[in-house]
Amino acid sequence: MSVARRTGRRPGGPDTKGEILAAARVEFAERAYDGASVRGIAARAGVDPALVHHYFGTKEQLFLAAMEIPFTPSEVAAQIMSGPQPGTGERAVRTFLAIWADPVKRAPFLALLRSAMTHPGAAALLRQFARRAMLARVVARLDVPDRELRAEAAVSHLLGMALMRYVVKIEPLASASEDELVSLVGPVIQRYFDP
Amino acid sequence: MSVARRTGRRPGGPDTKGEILAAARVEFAERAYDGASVRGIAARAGVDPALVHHYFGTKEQLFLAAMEIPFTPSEVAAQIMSGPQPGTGERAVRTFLAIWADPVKRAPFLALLRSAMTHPGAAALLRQFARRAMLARVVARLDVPDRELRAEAAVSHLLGMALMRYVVKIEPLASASEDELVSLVGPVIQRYFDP
DNA sequence: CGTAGATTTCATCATATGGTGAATATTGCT
DNA sequence: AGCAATATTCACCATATGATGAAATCTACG
Repeated sequence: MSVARRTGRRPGGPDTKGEILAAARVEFAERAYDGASVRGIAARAGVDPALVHHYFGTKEQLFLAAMEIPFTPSEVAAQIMSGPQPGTGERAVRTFLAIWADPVKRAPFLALLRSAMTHPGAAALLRQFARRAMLARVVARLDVPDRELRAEAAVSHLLGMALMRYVVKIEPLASASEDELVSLVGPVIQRYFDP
Repeated sequence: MSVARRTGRRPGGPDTKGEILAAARVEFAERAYDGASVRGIAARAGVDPALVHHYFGTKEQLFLAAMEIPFTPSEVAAQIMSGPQPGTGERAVRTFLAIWADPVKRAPFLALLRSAMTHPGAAALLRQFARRAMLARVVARLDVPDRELRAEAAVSHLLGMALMRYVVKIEPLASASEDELVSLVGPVIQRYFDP
């Protein structure tokens, strides 16, 4: 009959761990690693901060757990590579933008991008992801010189676009439609896939 | 005859304010706005933290003071625009990379880029700079449709390149020579300047 | 039912941060 | 020499942060 519940386990079988993870993704995506606080994440999950530590140990480990990427790179790569070669650039831009348009899928990437600026671990994750996802799977099968450099140049453009669109929010880029960007940027990036 | 000097003005006429500014640029560039502390900046400048507040008031104002860009956009724009039109892309990349190659010139931009991720004021500065420097001066005189969007797409690529090269430090992009990047990226960006 | 284990919160620590106001030493002007 | 302005530091404050250990409540299984 107490109004304010005190300590102890709470009834029902809620996936509290999952809620903490979701809250962490949002907070990390919005404020980056350093700016997000365990307290803020706990508050968003409606939970005591100590519970976060109980489940994930340290903030660092929570970050790593929250950065699980929400799709399979092989599928994405397949999607980009399927179709006529001259359309590869456009398909790459379209696929990239589609992922970033979905807030749930975008969150880990935004978090990674924001956190990479100050957190070396996040930078390492981003580096590794760029290599694995883009380079190893997409460009590896193209017969061009300087494959790696070209792949990274292409990723540079895509990441820069995400940066300007979703972080810096410069206009008209931030409000441009996906189709508009695909037809503008696609043919340009295509040059990195051509001989 | 005291070994450890206590409070009070110190002899000589050192440009302490300037040293604080320089220290601030380095710290902000390395750790971004939130990560850089007034104490850290003061320590790097060999000065008491209170002196920083004495000169600049708040951390925010210190940041603004430290972000004075170290070159004149008009000159840069002139440099990019002078020469045959088909070489505009390469000149843009070369000019951009030259600025980023100089640690002193790079510092404010790195600071801006890093801080824009979490600090809305920094994002606004970056946005405004991208507009003023690149768009208004370089692309305005080109006779292409979607001038603004094209300009921002070009800036996206350049910023993304800086991001991958100087923050994420992905290889081989981070170690590639400027010439290599100019000849690879220049012709690609050129497409944004063509009809 | 009873108890072992899992879940959840409370209270608390040590530390770092941005910021303020008073005190002290040095310069520069007259 | 004297004195006002300036430069510089010291000693604090209030607050936020990541982290820990003990206590309380609930579920599951015998």
